[in-house]
Amino acid sequence: MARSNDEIAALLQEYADLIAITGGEAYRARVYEKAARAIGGHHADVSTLDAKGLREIPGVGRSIAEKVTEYLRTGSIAAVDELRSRIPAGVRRLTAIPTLGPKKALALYEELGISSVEELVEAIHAERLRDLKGFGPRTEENILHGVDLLRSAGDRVLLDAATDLAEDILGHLSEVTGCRRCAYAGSLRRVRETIGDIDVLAAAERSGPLMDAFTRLPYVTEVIARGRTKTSIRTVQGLAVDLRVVPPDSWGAALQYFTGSKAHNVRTRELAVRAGLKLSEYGLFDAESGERIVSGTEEEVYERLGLPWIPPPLREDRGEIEAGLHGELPDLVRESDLRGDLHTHTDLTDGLAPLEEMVRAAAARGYAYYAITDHGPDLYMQQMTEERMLAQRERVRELDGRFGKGRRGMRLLHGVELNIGPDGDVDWPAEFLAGFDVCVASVHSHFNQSRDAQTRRLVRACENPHVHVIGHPTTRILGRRPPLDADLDEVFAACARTGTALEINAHPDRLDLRDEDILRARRHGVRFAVDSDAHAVPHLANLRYGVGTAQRGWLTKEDVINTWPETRLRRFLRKGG
DNA sequence: GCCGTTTTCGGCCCGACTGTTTTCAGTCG
Repeated sequence: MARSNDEIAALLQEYADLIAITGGEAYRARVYEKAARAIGGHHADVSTLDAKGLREIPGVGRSIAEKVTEYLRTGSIAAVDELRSRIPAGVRRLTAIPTLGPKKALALYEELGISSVEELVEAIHAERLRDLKGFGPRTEENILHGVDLLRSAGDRVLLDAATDLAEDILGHLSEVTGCRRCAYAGSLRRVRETIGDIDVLAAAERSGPLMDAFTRLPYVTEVIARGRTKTSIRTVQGLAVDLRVVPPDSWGAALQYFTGSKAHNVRTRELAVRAGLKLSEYGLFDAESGERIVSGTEEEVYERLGLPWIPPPLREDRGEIEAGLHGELPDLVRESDLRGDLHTHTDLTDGLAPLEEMVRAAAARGYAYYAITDHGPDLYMQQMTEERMLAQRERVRELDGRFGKGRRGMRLLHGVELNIGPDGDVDWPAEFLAGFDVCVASVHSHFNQSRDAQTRRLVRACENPHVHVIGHPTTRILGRRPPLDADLDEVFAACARTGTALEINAHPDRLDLRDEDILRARRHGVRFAVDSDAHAVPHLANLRYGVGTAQRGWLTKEDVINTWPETRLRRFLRKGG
């Protein structure tokens, strides 16, 4: 399960939201928010820290340390419970709707008694918001649009939450006597960007002990169904998890079947039928005699269908069957291929950890190189200046090669995350930009420009000779913000023409570019950078989700610039110059 | 509520944008 850091961070964030909704001091809310982020991003598990250790976390003082201790001791925080009792949980849910913040949520609750998204939608349709001060027709429109966005993510959860949960479940199940193998399958194994429910598969002669252990997991709130081969539960976060137990000799066929996708399985079963075979979760059978031919491993199943083993991220019926039949499956990029991270932050801007801590953690991940890319001055809130940037550069040069393995240690690149303005301009003039080893440039505002303007803006950023990587290219945030409306093919063409890489931002609520866009960009001959955009030490590990997304986009090592040796990377960063 | 070679009190990321107003509140990054 998630570290206690994540549970506490969620609780403190909830407290901050409740303070804001109940009209508490804005500063108090902000302090709790900051502490939530700091604890969520802290490298050490807070359950192992004493009071002194807790207070060493920036933003955590006496009061918050006490609340953390209280939670670790009792499982709850009285102050949070007190505020919860005053405001229905649904009111806080309202603030998840983009453009609807704490003030509006409270007004809706106090004036109209609205405490759920459903009631809100109903009230808008009944035109009950019209008489409310501060609510006009555009507000109604924006709220309805926000609700649509929220619902487009549906009941699905982000990849990291689902992965954490699934790995915890596997940890528990693998210790059950008689469990021969277990793994997660389904969309999680295919690394889809959001997960509707988790499919866990286990192999055992007897299913009882596994089903027992499964239903007794600490976060189970409901056992939806329980049978001999399949049991379904719901967790505290509302996620449904299915456990299927199969005989060990059916493992491969079952794993293939439950990994999907449905479309991929339809294609594989068609192949089977054409070969006079029948494919099911129990194995590959001779259609006539009913005799089982293979079922032990996925490799055997695919092989008898005339296919190489197909990596799960490709199993979407997007041409992987044809590619497999012709021996043209890509040799997908792997996490171990990555030699470094090209987009990361420190506490000089909005990151949580100091430079040295981030560098040390990066070195521990075995990187050959690592770029520090704090925000430029155009994001006003970051308070960046040339002086501060140059001071950081000096420090970066001092730390260069001091950590990591190899004769030269881990090489540090001093970079920046520039802001792409409405016209495609970036923060600093060319002379100053020339001093950076790497410039990532990203859009952070003006999301509603026309399609033409948005396209021009991104193309101009690509044409800037100092911009090497376009960060989170569509700026979408899953369930919160739609992708920019731009002619992506034109942007991709500009990237290919100018030698600008596109980022695959690995943050689980971004995953931007997304898989379909990667497939399109690849056809233009674009290069990619898979980056964590880490704002804290634990975020560095998010790279795995970026790699999964890159795999879903059929990328190989060759396509991803941060798998390249440093000299080749540096050549790319000269951008044809 | 946190934090400090500007401070143990008085600050606290600060500006843009939107929609509602008629001078501003709320939300966002």
